[in-house]
Amino acid sequence: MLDLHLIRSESDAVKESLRRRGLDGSEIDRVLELDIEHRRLLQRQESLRSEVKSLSKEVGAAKRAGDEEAAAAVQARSRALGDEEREAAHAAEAIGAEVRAQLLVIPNLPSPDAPDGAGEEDNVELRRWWPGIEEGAPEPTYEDHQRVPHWEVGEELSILDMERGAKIAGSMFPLFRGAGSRLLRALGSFALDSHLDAYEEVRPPTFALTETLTATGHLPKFHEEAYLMERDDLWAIPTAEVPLTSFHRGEILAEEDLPVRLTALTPCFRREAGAAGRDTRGLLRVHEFDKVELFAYTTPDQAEAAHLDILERAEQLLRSLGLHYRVLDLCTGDIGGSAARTFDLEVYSPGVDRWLEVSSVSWFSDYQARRAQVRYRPAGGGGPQLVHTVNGSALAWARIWAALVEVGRQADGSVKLPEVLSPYLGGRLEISRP
RNA sequence: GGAGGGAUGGCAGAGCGGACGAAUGCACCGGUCUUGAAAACCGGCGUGGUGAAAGCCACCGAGGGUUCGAAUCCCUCUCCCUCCGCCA
Repeated sequence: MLDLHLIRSESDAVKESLRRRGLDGSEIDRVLELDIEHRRLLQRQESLRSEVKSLSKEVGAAKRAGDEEAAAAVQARSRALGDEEREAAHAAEAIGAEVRAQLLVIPNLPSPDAPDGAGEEDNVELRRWWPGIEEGAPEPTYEDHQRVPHWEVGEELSILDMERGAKIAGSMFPLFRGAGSRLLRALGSFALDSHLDAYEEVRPPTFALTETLTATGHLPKFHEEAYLMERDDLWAIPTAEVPLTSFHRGEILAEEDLPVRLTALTPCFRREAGAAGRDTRGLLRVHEFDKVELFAYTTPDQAEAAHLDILERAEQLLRSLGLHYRVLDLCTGDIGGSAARTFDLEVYSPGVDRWLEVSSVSWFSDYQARRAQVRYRPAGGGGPQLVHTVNGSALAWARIWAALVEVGRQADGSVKLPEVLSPYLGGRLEISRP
Protein backbone atom coordinates (compact mmCIF):
# COMPACT_ATOMS: atom_id res chain seq x y z
CA MET A 1 0.00 0.00 0.00
CA LEU A 2 0.92 3.62 -0.25
CA ASP A 3 2.43 5.62 2.58
CA LEU A 4 -0.37 7.48 4.36
CA HIS A 5 2.06 10.26 5.25
CA LEU A 6 2.83 10.73 1.58
CA ILE A 7 -0.87 10.84 0.74
CA ARG A 8 -1.34 13.56 3.35
CA SER A 9 1.61 15.69 2.41
CA GLU A 10 1.63 15.22 -1.38
CA SER A 11 -1.97 14.42 -2.18
CA ASP A 12 -1.94 16.28 -5.49
CA ALA A 13 1.18 14.51 -6.74
CA VAL A 14 -0.23 11.14 -5.64
CA LYS A 15 -3.49 11.78 -7.47
CA GLU A 16 -1.61 12.95 -10.54
CA SER A 17 0.40 9.74 -10.53
CA LEU A 18 -2.66 7.52 -10.06
CA ARG A 19 -4.42 9.39 -12.86
CA ARG A 20 -1.90 7.74 -15.19
CA ARG A 21 -3.53 4.46 -14.21
CA GLY A 22 -6.96 5.83 -14.99
CA LEU A 23 -8.06 6.58 -11.41
CA ASP A 24 -9.86 9.84 -10.82
CA GLY A 25 -8.44 10.71 -7.41
CA SER A 26 -11.66 10.24 -5.49
CA GLU A 27 -10.18 7.28 -3.60
CA ILE A 28 -7.44 9.56 -2.29
CA ASP A 29 -9.97 12.17 -1.20
CA ARG A 30 -11.87 9.46 0.59
CA VAL A 31 -8.77 8.31 2.48
CA LEU A 32 -7.91 11.87 3.46
CA GLU A 33 -11.41 12.47 4.77
CA LEU A 34 -11.43 9.28 6.81
CA ASP A 35 -7.93 9.94 8.05
CA ILE A 36 -8.79 13.37 9.43
CA GLU A 37 -11.75 11.92 11.30
CA HIS A 38 -9.65 9.00 12.50
CA ARG A 39 -6.98 11.26 13.94
CA ARG A 40 -9.58 13.43 15.63
CA LEU A 41 -11.07 10.39 17.38
CA LEU A 42 -7.66 9.02 18.20
CA GLN A 43 -6.61 12.20 19.93
CA ARG A 44 -9.76 12.22 21.99
CA GLN A 45 -9.29 8.61 23.00
CA GLU A 46 -5.66 9.06 23.86
CA SER A 47 -6.20 12.07 26.06
CA LEU A 48 -8.93 10.22 27.96
CA ARG A 49 -6.66 7.25 28.27
CA SER A 50 -3.86 9.41 29.55
CA GLU A 51 -6.12 10.83 32.23
CA VAL A 52 -7.34 7.39 33.33
CA LYS A 53 -3.74 6.29 33.67
CA SER A 54 -2.70 9.18 35.83
CA LEU A 55 -5.79 8.77 38.04
CA SER A 56 -4.96 5.09 38.43
CA LYS A 57 -1.54 6.07 39.65
CA GLU A 58 -3.16 8.34 42.20
CA VAL A 59 -5.25 5.40 43.41
CA GLY A 60 -2.14 3.37 43.89
CA ALA A 61 -0.41 6.19 45.74
CA ALA A 62 -3.41 6.80 48.01
CA LYS A 63 -3.67 3.11 48.88
CA ARG A 64 0.00 2.94 49.68
CA ALA A 65 -0.48 5.95 51.93
CA GLY A 66 -3.34 4.08 53.61
CA ASP A 67 -5.95 6.65 52.61
CA GLU A 68 -8.76 4.31 51.48
CA GLU A 69 -11.32 7.09 51.29
CA ALA A 70 -9.34 9.18 48.86
CA ALA A 71 -8.57 6.10 46.83
CA ALA A 72 -12.23 5.21 46.47
CA ALA A 73 -13.10 8.73 45.34
CA VAL A 74 -10.45 8.79 42.64
CA GLN A 75 -11.46 5.30 41.58
CA ALA A 76 -15.00 6.45 40.94
CA ARG A 77 -13.84 9.33 38.75
CA SER A 78 -11.52 7.07 36.87
CA ARG A 79 -14.21 4.50 36.25
CA ALA A 80 -16.45 7.08 34.62
CA LEU A 81 -13.63 8.31 32.39
CA GLY A 82 -12.77 4.74 31.55
CA ASP A 83 -16.25 4.15 30.14
CA GLU A 84 -15.93 7.22 28.00
CA GLU A 85 -12.55 6.12 26.83
CA ARG A 86 -13.86 2.73 25.78
CA GLU A 87 -16.47 4.36 23.58
CA ALA A 88 -13.94 6.69 22.03
CA ALA A 89 -11.62 3.76 21.39
CA HIS A 90 -14.32 1.82 19.56
CA ALA A 91 -15.16 4.80 17.39
CA ALA A 92 -11.50 5.37 16.55
CA GLU A 93 -10.95 1.71 15.82
CA ALA A 94 -13.93 1.49 13.48
CA ILE A 95 -12.83 4.37 11.35
CA GLY A 96 -9.21 3.25 11.49
CA ALA A 97 -10.31 -0.04 9.94
CA GLU A 98 -12.01 1.91 7.16
CA VAL A 99 -8.82 3.84 6.46
CA ARG A 100 -6.85 0.62 6.22
CA ALA A 101 -9.43 -1.08 4.02
CA GLN A 102 -9.40 1.88 1.66
CA LEU A 103 -5.59 2.02 1.59
CA LEU A 104 -5.41 -1.68 0.75
CA VAL A 105 -7.28 -1.24 -2.52
CA ILE A 106 -5.36 1.79 -3.79
CA PRO A 107 -2.75 0.64 -6.31
CA ASN A 108 0.94 1.54 -6.36
CA LEU A 109 2.26 4.68 -8.00
CA PRO A 110 3.60 3.82 -11.44
CA SER A 111 7.27 4.48 -12.12
CA PRO A 112 7.93 7.72 -14.03
CA ASP A 113 9.68 5.50 -16.61
CA ALA A 114 6.59 3.40 -17.31
CA PRO A 115 4.94 4.40 -20.61
CA ASP A 116 1.51 6.03 -20.40
CA GLY A 117 -1.46 4.17 -21.76
CA ALA A 118 -4.94 2.93 -21.13
CA GLY A 119 -4.58 -0.80 -21.72
CA GLU A 120 -2.83 -3.71 -23.37
CA GLU A 121 -2.80 -2.03 -26.77
CA ASP A 122 -0.57 0.77 -25.45
CA ASN A 123 2.22 -1.49 -24.22
CA VAL A 124 5.56 -0.69 -25.81
CA GLU A 125 7.51 -3.42 -27.54
CA LEU A 126 11.15 -2.90 -26.56
CA ARG A 127 12.79 -5.64 -28.62
CA ARG A 128 12.45 -9.01 -30.29
CA TRP A 129 14.80 -11.90 -30.38
CA TRP A 130 14.96 -15.04 -32.51
CA PRO A 131 17.61 -17.66 -33.15
CA GLY A 132 20.38 -16.34 -35.35
CA ILE A 133 19.44 -12.68 -34.99
CA GLU A 134 22.98 -11.84 -33.93
CA GLU A 135 24.25 -13.24 -37.24
CA GLY A 136 21.71 -11.20 -39.17
CA ALA A 137 19.16 -13.98 -39.70
CA PRO A 138 15.74 -12.63 -40.67
CA GLU A 139 12.77 -13.01 -38.33
CA PRO A 140 11.63 -16.61 -38.70
CA THR A 141 8.71 -17.78 -40.74
CA TYR A 142 7.22 -21.14 -39.91
CA GLU A 143 6.55 -24.28 -41.92
CA ASP A 144 3.13 -25.82 -42.22
CA HIS A 145 4.17 -28.71 -40.00
CA GLN A 146 4.85 -26.17 -37.25
CA ARG A 147 1.43 -24.61 -37.63
CA VAL A 148 -0.23 -27.29 -35.55
CA PRO A 149 -1.57 -26.22 -32.18
CA HIS A 150 0.14 -27.88 -29.23
CA TRP A 151 -3.03 -29.61 -28.04
CA GLU A 152 -3.11 -31.49 -31.32
CA VAL A 153 0.61 -32.24 -31.13
CA GLY A 154 0.11 -33.35 -27.55
CA GLU A 155 -2.65 -35.74 -28.51
CA GLU A 156 -0.77 -37.14 -31.53
CA LEU A 157 2.23 -37.96 -29.40
CA SER A 158 0.32 -38.90 -26.24
CA ILE A 159 2.16 -36.33 -24.18
CA LEU A 160 -0.72 -34.03 -23.22
CA ASP A 161 -4.14 -35.32 -22.24
CA MET A 162 -6.54 -32.47 -21.56
CA GLU A 163 -9.52 -34.80 -21.49
CA ARG A 164 -8.17 -36.90 -18.70
CA GLY A 165 -7.13 -33.74 -16.88
CA ALA A 166 -10.74 -32.60 -17.10
CA LYS A 167 -12.02 -35.96 -15.96
CA ILE A 168 -9.87 -35.71 -12.84
CA ALA A 169 -10.19 -32.04 -11.93
CA GLY A 170 -12.47 -30.34 -14.45
CA SER A 171 -11.62 -28.35 -17.54
CA MET A 172 -8.43 -26.33 -17.77
CA PHE A 173 -6.46 -28.66 -15.53
CA PRO A 174 -3.83 -30.14 -17.83
CA LEU A 175 -2.44 -33.63 -17.57
CA PHE A 176 0.99 -34.27 -19.05
CA ARG A 177 2.12 -37.80 -19.65
CA GLY A 178 5.12 -39.76 -20.78
CA ALA A 179 7.75 -37.69 -22.53
CA GLY A 180 5.51 -34.65 -22.06
CA SER A 181 5.56 -35.01 -18.31
CA ARG A 182 9.30 -35.53 -18.35
CA LEU A 183 9.74 -32.45 -20.52
CA LEU A 184 7.87 -30.33 -18.02
CA ARG A 185 10.01 -31.62 -15.18
CA ALA A 186 13.16 -31.05 -17.24
CA LEU A 187 12.21 -27.44 -17.89
CA GLY A 188 11.69 -26.70 -14.21
CA SER A 189 14.98 -28.29 -13.18
CA PHE A 190 16.85 -26.57 -15.97
CA ALA A 191 15.52 -23.18 -14.88
CA LEU A 192 16.21 -23.65 -11.19
CA ASP A 193 19.75 -24.84 -11.88
CA SER A 194 20.40 -21.81 -14.06
CA HIS A 195 19.91 -19.41 -11.16
CA LEU A 196 21.66 -21.12 -8.29
CA ASP A 197 24.76 -18.96 -8.81
CA ALA A 198 22.93 -16.03 -7.19
CA TYR A 199 19.54 -17.19 -5.96
CA GLU A 200 18.78 -19.50 -3.06
CA GLU A 201 16.39 -22.27 -3.98
CA VAL A 202 13.26 -22.47 -1.83
CA ARG A 203 10.38 -24.93 -1.84
CA PRO A 204 7.63 -23.01 -0.03
CA PRO A 205 4.15 -24.19 0.97
CA THR A 206 1.59 -24.32 -1.82
CA PHE A 207 -1.19 -22.96 0.40
CA ALA A 208 -1.05 -19.70 2.27
CA LEU A 209 -2.89 -17.62 4.85
CA THR A 210 -5.04 -14.60 4.05
CA GLU A 211 -2.31 -12.35 5.46
CA THR A 212 0.16 -13.87 3.06
CA LEU A 213 -1.94 -13.05 0.00
CA THR A 214 -2.71 -9.60 1.39
CA ALA A 215 0.99 -8.81 1.64
CA THR A 216 1.52 -9.07 -2.12
CA GLY A 217 -1.72 -7.30 -3.03
CA HIS A 218 -3.57 -10.39 -4.27
CA LEU A 219 -6.08 -9.77 -1.49
CA PRO A 220 -8.46 -8.18 -0.81
CA LYS A 221 -9.00 -6.98 -4.38
CA PHE A 222 -8.56 -10.15 -6.39
CA HIS A 223 -10.17 -12.74 -4.16
CA GLU A 224 -12.23 -13.98 -7.12
CA GLU A 225 -9.04 -15.07 -8.84
CA ALA A 226 -7.72 -17.39 -6.13
CA TYR A 227 -8.81 -20.77 -4.87
CA LEU A 228 -9.88 -20.79 -1.23
CA MET A 229 -10.07 -23.86 0.95
CA GLU A 230 -12.73 -22.56 3.23
CA ARG A 231 -12.65 -25.19 5.88
CA ASP A 232 -9.06 -24.36 6.70
CA ASP A 233 -9.09 -20.75 5.58
CA LEU A 234 -6.17 -21.35 3.24
CA TRP A 235 -5.60 -20.05 -0.28
CA ALA A 236 -3.87 -21.93 -3.07
CA ILE A 237 -0.98 -19.71 -4.17
CA PRO A 238 -1.44 -18.01 -7.55
CA THR A 239 2.35 -17.59 -7.86
CA ALA A 240 5.47 -18.23 -5.78
CA GLU A 241 5.68 -14.46 -5.42
CA VAL A 242 3.10 -14.88 -2.66
CA PRO A 243 5.06 -17.13 -0.29
CA LEU A 244 8.40 -15.53 -1.21
CA THR A 245 7.21 -12.02 -0.36
CA SER A 246 6.21 -13.31 3.07
CA PHE A 247 9.50 -15.18 3.56
CA HIS A 248 10.81 -12.19 5.54
CA ARG A 249 7.41 -10.76 6.46
CA GLY A 250 7.54 -8.74 9.68
CA GLU A 251 11.33 -8.86 9.81
CA ILE A 252 14.05 -6.24 9.95
CA LEU A 253 17.04 -7.26 7.84
CA ALA A 254 20.60 -5.97 7.97
CA GLU A 255 21.53 -3.84 4.98
CA GLU A 256 24.64 -5.99 4.54
CA ASP A 257 22.40 -8.97 3.81
CA LEU A 258 20.68 -7.24 0.90
CA PRO A 259 19.86 -8.08 -1.74
CA VAL A 260 18.29 -11.33 -0.61
CA ARG A 261 17.60 -13.39 -3.73
CA LEU A 262 15.31 -16.40 -3.79
CA THR A 263 14.03 -18.73 -6.45
CA ALA A 264 11.25 -21.29 -6.26
CA LEU A 265 9.46 -23.76 -8.48
CA THR A 266 5.82 -24.08 -7.45
CA PRO A 267 2.47 -24.92 -8.91
CA CYS A 268 0.33 -21.82 -9.46
CA PHE A 269 -3.45 -21.86 -9.19
CA ARG A 270 -5.76 -19.39 -10.89
CA ARG A 271 -9.52 -19.48 -11.15
CA GLU A 272 -9.49 -17.30 -14.28
CA ALA A 273 -12.90 -16.15 -13.14
CA GLY A 274 -13.09 -13.20 -15.51
CA ALA A 275 -11.96 -15.20 -18.51
CA ALA A 276 -14.70 -17.82 -18.76
CA GLY A 277 -14.97 -19.15 -22.27
CA ARG A 278 -11.77 -17.48 -23.50
CA ASP A 279 -8.66 -19.41 -24.53
CA THR A 280 -10.17 -22.68 -23.43
CA ARG A 281 -8.05 -24.87 -25.68
CA GLY A 282 -4.86 -26.52 -24.59
CA LEU A 283 -2.41 -24.73 -22.36
CA LEU A 284 -3.21 -21.13 -23.29
CA ARG A 285 -5.06 -20.57 -20.04
CA VAL A 286 -5.12 -23.20 -17.30
CA HIS A 287 -6.08 -23.36 -13.65
CA GLU A 288 -2.83 -24.98 -12.55
CA PHE A 289 0.64 -24.58 -13.98
CA ASP A 290 4.24 -24.82 -12.81
CA LYS A 291 6.34 -21.74 -12.71
CA VAL A 292 9.82 -20.83 -11.55
CA GLU A 293 9.95 -17.46 -9.85
CA LEU A 294 12.96 -15.23 -9.26
CA PHE A 295 12.59 -12.89 -6.33
CA ALA A 296 14.66 -10.27 -4.47
CA TYR A 297 14.43 -8.02 -1.46
CA THR A 298 16.63 -4.98 -2.07
CA THR A 299 17.46 -1.51 -0.85
CA PRO A 300 15.82 1.19 -2.99
CA ASP A 301 19.18 1.77 -4.66
CA GLN A 302 19.60 -1.87 -5.62
CA ALA A 303 16.11 -2.31 -6.99
CA GLU A 304 16.67 -1.30 -10.59
CA ALA A 305 19.69 -3.55 -11.03
CA ALA A 306 17.84 -6.45 -9.40
CA HIS A 307 14.85 -5.87 -11.68
CA LEU A 308 17.02 -5.90 -14.78
CA ASP A 309 18.91 -8.95 -13.55
CA ILE A 310 15.70 -10.95 -13.39
CA LEU A 311 14.66 -9.72 -16.81
CA GLU A 312 18.02 -10.70 -18.24
CA ARG A 313 17.87 -14.16 -16.67
CA ALA A 314 14.39 -14.80 -17.98
CA GLU A 315 15.45 -13.70 -21.46
CA GLN A 316 18.57 -15.84 -21.25
CA LEU A 317 16.41 -18.91 -20.60
CA LEU A 318 14.33 -18.15 -23.66
CA ARG A 319 17.42 -17.64 -25.80
CA SER A 320 19.02 -20.85 -24.64
CA LEU A 321 15.80 -22.65 -25.55
CA GLY A 322 15.95 -20.98 -28.96
CA LEU A 323 12.49 -19.46 -28.64
CA HIS A 324 11.27 -16.47 -30.63
CA TYR A 325 10.21 -13.82 -28.13
CA ARG A 326 9.51 -10.16 -27.56
CA VAL A 327 9.86 -7.84 -24.57
CA LEU A 328 7.04 -5.47 -23.67
CA ASP A 329 7.26 -2.44 -21.41
CA LEU A 330 3.80 -2.42 -19.87
CA CYS A 331 1.93 0.86 -19.95
CA THR A 332 0.43 2.46 -16.86
CA GLY A 333 -3.01 1.14 -17.74
CA ASP A 334 -1.86 -2.48 -17.89
CA ILE A 335 0.60 -2.73 -14.97
CA GLY A 336 -0.68 -4.81 -12.06
CA GLY A 337 -1.92 -2.93 -9.01
CA SER A 338 1.09 -3.67 -6.80
CA ALA A 339 3.79 -2.95 -9.37
CA ALA A 340 5.47 0.31 -10.34
CA ARG A 341 7.03 -1.04 -13.53
CA THR A 342 6.63 -4.32 -15.38
CA PHE A 343 8.22 -6.00 -18.38
CA ASP A 344 6.42 -8.90 -19.98
CA LEU A 345 8.08 -11.57 -22.07
CA GLU A 346 6.01 -13.17 -24.78
CA VAL A 347 6.92 -16.22 -26.79
CA TYR A 348 5.70 -16.76 -30.32
CA SER A 349 3.56 -19.83 -30.67
CA PRO A 350 3.38 -20.80 -34.36
CA GLY A 351 0.68 -23.43 -33.84
CA VAL A 352 -1.82 -20.94 -32.51
CA ASP A 353 -0.18 -17.94 -34.17
CA ARG A 354 -0.08 -15.85 -31.03
CA TRP A 355 2.38 -14.29 -28.65
CA LEU A 356 2.04 -16.04 -25.28
CA GLU A 357 2.94 -14.29 -22.05
CA VAL A 358 5.48 -16.48 -20.28
CA SER A 359 6.99 -14.02 -17.84
CA SER A 360 6.13 -10.86 -16.02
CA VAL A 361 9.04 -9.08 -14.38
CA SER A 362 8.03 -6.42 -11.89
CA TRP A 363 9.42 -3.84 -9.53
CA PHE A 364 7.07 -3.13 -6.64
CA SER A 365 8.99 -0.28 -4.98
CA ASP A 366 8.03 -0.34 -1.28
CA TYR A 367 4.36 -1.12 -1.92
CA GLN A 368 4.47 -4.80 -0.99
CA ALA A 369 7.16 -4.25 1.64
CA ARG A 370 4.85 -1.86 3.47
CA ARG A 371 2.02 -4.38 3.40
CA ALA A 372 4.35 -7.17 4.48
CA GLN A 373 6.38 -4.98 6.88
CA VAL A 374 9.75 -6.03 5.54
CA ARG A 375 12.41 -3.51 6.50
CA TYR A 376 16.16 -3.17 6.72
CA ARG A 377 18.46 -1.35 9.10
CA PRO A 378 20.63 1.07 7.09
CA ALA A 379 24.34 0.39 7.53
CA GLY A 380 24.99 4.09 8.13
CA GLY A 381 22.62 4.21 11.11
CA GLY A 382 19.12 5.58 11.41
CA GLY A 383 15.75 3.91 11.75
CA PRO A 384 14.58 0.89 9.76
CA GLN A 385 13.56 1.52 6.13
CA LEU A 386 11.22 -0.44 3.93
CA VAL A 387 12.90 -2.71 1.43
CA HIS A 388 11.92 -2.87 -2.22
CA THR A 389 10.71 -6.10 -3.78
CA VAL A 390 11.21 -7.28 -7.34
CA ASN A 391 10.25 -10.53 -8.97
CA GLY A 392 9.73 -12.22 -12.26
CA SER A 393 8.76 -15.53 -13.74
CA ALA A 394 11.54 -17.60 -15.21
CA LEU A 395 9.36 -18.96 -16.60
CA ALA A 396 5.73 -20.11 -16.83
CA TRP A 397 6.46 -23.60 -18.07
CA ALA A 398 3.15 -24.82 -19.45
CA ARG A 399 3.15 -22.17 -22.14
CA ILE A 400 6.84 -22.76 -22.88
CA TRP A 401 6.00 -26.43 -23.24
CA ALA A 402 3.34 -25.47 -25.77
CA ALA A 403 5.69 -23.27 -27.80
CA LEU A 404 8.46 -25.88 -27.76
CA VAL A 405 6.34 -28.69 -29.15
CA GLU A 406 4.94 -26.44 -31.86
CA VAL A 407 8.25 -24.90 -32.91
CA GLY A 408 10.05 -28.23 -32.69
CA ARG A 409 7.50 -30.20 -34.68
CA GLN A 410 9.09 -31.91 -37.73
CA ALA A 411 7.50 -32.79 -41.03
CA ASP A 412 7.07 -36.38 -39.85
CA GLY A 413 5.16 -35.27 -36.77
CA SER A 414 7.90 -35.89 -34.25
CA VAL A 415 9.17 -33.10 -32.01
CA LYS A 416 12.78 -32.00 -31.65
CA LEU A 417 13.77 -30.36 -28.39
CA PRO A 418 16.58 -27.87 -27.70
CA GLU A 419 20.05 -29.13 -26.93
CA VAL A 420 20.29 -27.46 -23.48
CA LEU A 421 17.69 -29.85 -22.15
CA SER A 422 19.71 -32.91 -23.05
CA PRO A 423 21.09 -33.54 -19.53
CA TYR A 424 17.59 -33.30 -18.12
CA LEU A 425 16.06 -35.63 -20.69
CA GLY A 426 18.62 -38.38 -20.54
CA GLY A 427 19.81 -37.33 -23.99
CA ARG A 428 16.43 -38.01 -25.60
CA LEU A 429 15.78 -34.82 -27.53
CA GLU A 430 13.20 -36.28 -29.85
CA ILE A 431 9.62 -37.17 -29.04
CA SER A 432 7.97 -39.38 -31.63
CA ARG A 433 4.71 -41.21 -32.02
CA PRO A 434 4.38 -43.96 -29.44
C1' G B 1 -5.90 -37.08 17.56
C1' G B 2 -4.63 -37.41 23.29
C1' A B 3 -1.56 -35.57 27.69
C1' G B 4 1.71 -31.98 29.55
C1' G B 5 5.22 -27.56 29.11
C1' G B 6 6.31 -22.98 26.76
C1' A B 7 6.06 -17.93 23.84
C1' U B 8 8.91 -11.23 27.30
C1' G B 9 13.64 -6.24 23.54
C1' G B 10 18.96 -8.44 18.21
C1' C B 11 19.89 -12.98 21.51
C1' A B 12 19.64 -15.17 26.50
C1' G B 13 16.61 -14.41 30.58
C1' A B 14 13.99 -12.05 35.25
C1' G B 15 9.33 -10.12 36.48
C1' C B 16 3.52 -13.06 37.82
C1' G B 17 -2.12 -6.88 39.92
C1' G B 18 0.27 -0.42 41.14
C1' A B 19 6.44 3.69 40.68
C1' C B 20 7.36 -1.89 34.37
C1' G B 21 8.60 -0.11 27.95
C1' A B 22 10.11 -3.76 31.31
C1' A B 23 15.90 -6.06 35.88
C1' U B 24 20.39 -8.51 34.48
C1' G B 25 23.90 -10.64 31.00
C1' C B 26 25.58 -10.93 25.95
C1' A B 27 25.70 -8.45 21.33
C1' C B 28 25.89 -3.54 19.16
C1' C B 29 27.28 2.02 18.95
C1' G B 30 30.04 6.23 21.14
C1' G B 31 33.89 7.82 24.83
C1' U B 32 38.22 7.21 28.43
C1' C B 33 42.76 4.45 28.71
C1' U B 34 46.42 2.36 24.78
C1' U B 35 51.58 3.15 19.66
C1' G B 36 47.30 0.09 17.92
C1' A B 37 44.07 -3.69 19.64
C1' A B 38 42.08 -6.57 23.69
C1' A B 39 40.58 -6.01 28.71
C1' A B 40 38.62 -2.54 32.13
C1' C B 41 35.66 1.68 33.08
C1' C B 42 31.81 5.59 31.58
C1' G B 43 27.61 6.59 28.49
C1' G B 44 24.10 5.11 24.82
C1' C B 45 21.19 1.35 22.64
C1' G B 46 13.35 -1.40 20.54
C1' U B 47 9.16 -0.35 17.09
C1' G B 48 5.10 2.34 15.66
C1' G B 49 1.09 6.17 16.13
C1' U B 50 -0.19 11.23 17.20
C1' G B 51 1.23 16.26 17.91
C1' A B 52 4.11 22.65 15.56
C1' A B 53 6.56 21.25 19.96
C1' A B 54 6.87 19.70 24.97
C1' G B 55 4.68 15.63 25.32
C1' C B 56 1.06 11.91 25.00
C1' C B 57 -0.53 6.91 23.33
C1' A B 58 0.21 1.76 21.80
C1' C B 59 3.13 -2.73 21.65
C1' C B 60 5.72 -8.48 26.79
C1' G B 61 2.74 -14.65 20.57
C1' A B 62 -2.67 -12.91 18.58
C1' G B 63 -7.68 -11.56 19.83
C1' G B 64 -11.38 -10.79 23.57
C1' G B 65 -12.58 -10.02 28.95
C1' U B 66 -12.09 -8.70 34.44
C1' U B 67 -10.15 -4.25 37.12
C1' C B 68 -9.59 2.50 39.12
C1' G B 69 -5.07 0.05 37.16
C1' A B 70 -2.84 -6.03 33.41
C1' A B 71 3.56 -8.49 30.96
C1' U B 72 1.17 -10.29 35.55
C1' C B 73 -5.81 -12.78 36.53
C1' C B 74 -9.80 -15.19 33.08
C1' C B 75 -11.48 -16.97 28.02
C1' U B 76 -10.48 -18.18 22.78
C1' C B 77 -6.91 -18.91 19.07
C1' U B 78 -1.92 -19.56 16.79
C1' C B 79 2.93 -21.33 16.94
C1' C B 80 7.03 -24.07 19.39
C1' C B 81 8.87 -28.22 22.69
C1' U B 82 8.24 -33.30 25.20
C1' C B 83 5.56 -37.95 25.47
C1' C B 84 1.68 -41.32 23.36
C1' G B 85 -1.28 -42.72 19.04
C1' C B 86 -1.71 -42.53 13.72
C1' C B 87 0.65 -41.73 9.12
C1' A B 88 3.80 -40.66 3.31
